[in-house]
Amino acid sequence: MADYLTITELTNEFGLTTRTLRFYEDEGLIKPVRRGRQRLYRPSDRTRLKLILRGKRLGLSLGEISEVIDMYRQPPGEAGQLAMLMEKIDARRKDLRQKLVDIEETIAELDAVEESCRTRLAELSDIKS
Amino acid sequence: MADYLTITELTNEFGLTTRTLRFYEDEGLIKPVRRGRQRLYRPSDRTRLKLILRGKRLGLSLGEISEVIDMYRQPPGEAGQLAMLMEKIDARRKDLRQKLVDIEETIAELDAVEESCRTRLAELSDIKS
DNA sequence: AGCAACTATTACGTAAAAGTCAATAAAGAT
DNA sequence: ATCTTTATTGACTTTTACGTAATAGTTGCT
Repeated sequence: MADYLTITELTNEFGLTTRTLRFYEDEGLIKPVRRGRQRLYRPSDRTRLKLILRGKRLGLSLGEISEVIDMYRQPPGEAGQLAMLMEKIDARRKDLRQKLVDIEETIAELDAVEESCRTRLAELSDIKS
Repeated sequence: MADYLTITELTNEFGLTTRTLRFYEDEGLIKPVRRGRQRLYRPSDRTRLKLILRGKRLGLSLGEISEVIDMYRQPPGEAGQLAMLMEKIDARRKDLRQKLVDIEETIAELDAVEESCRTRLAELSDIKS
């Protein structure tokens, strides 16, 4: 039946510690169910964890991450709330687009550096021969 | 002559505090010249600062940022060093590519959420009319 | 039943990246 | 020459995101 995961199964899968998972729970980012005092992680918890880790890779703070995840819930029924949500989405998207630009620039620069490394290497082997 | 910038000019331009600039200096990320005890930032310092801030936007630590900036210097003359540098470049590029993927996924999800917001809004105005 | 291995809770510690505050010192304005 | 900004140094504080015990309860295995 229930495909629950224990805390260590999850830590092994994603290479983090139990402390980290409990910390995320304290911060309200993830809410596993309990069997007695033991934590059991559902597939949906695992999915949330993936979102958290993706956010971390992007350099978001845990606060920002939970904001983003919050956006994924059922959209609110009231027009004002909807407008606010859409503004948040927009802001977050803007931030991400900036990151895209930053990354592309950086990769281009790294490509250039690599190129000059190759040139340098070629010079070295020329000298040797 | 010399188009030096004072520390406050720089903080105003980039929206940070003097404390931050001095901290970056302590960490060896930037090295303004001195006139007496006063700091004077050259255009090249300003450029470095831009690189630092771009790195921050990407969620890199100051340590990682100085590693990246280090890569931009004249490539070393020795083959072994060159190989090491190229490996570092490769690793950093891999990291950046992962971030690209992460960002694109996230943007797509946000687009979807926005779409459902619009749908919801349309429903609301239908009801009102 | 007994022991190892896993888990939970609580509390204190730490590293990174600054913020805040106080005490000078120097430079420009009047 | 004095007054007022502006800058420097140094020390202490804060926030985020965990790490590290210490202690205790629980489960699985034999």
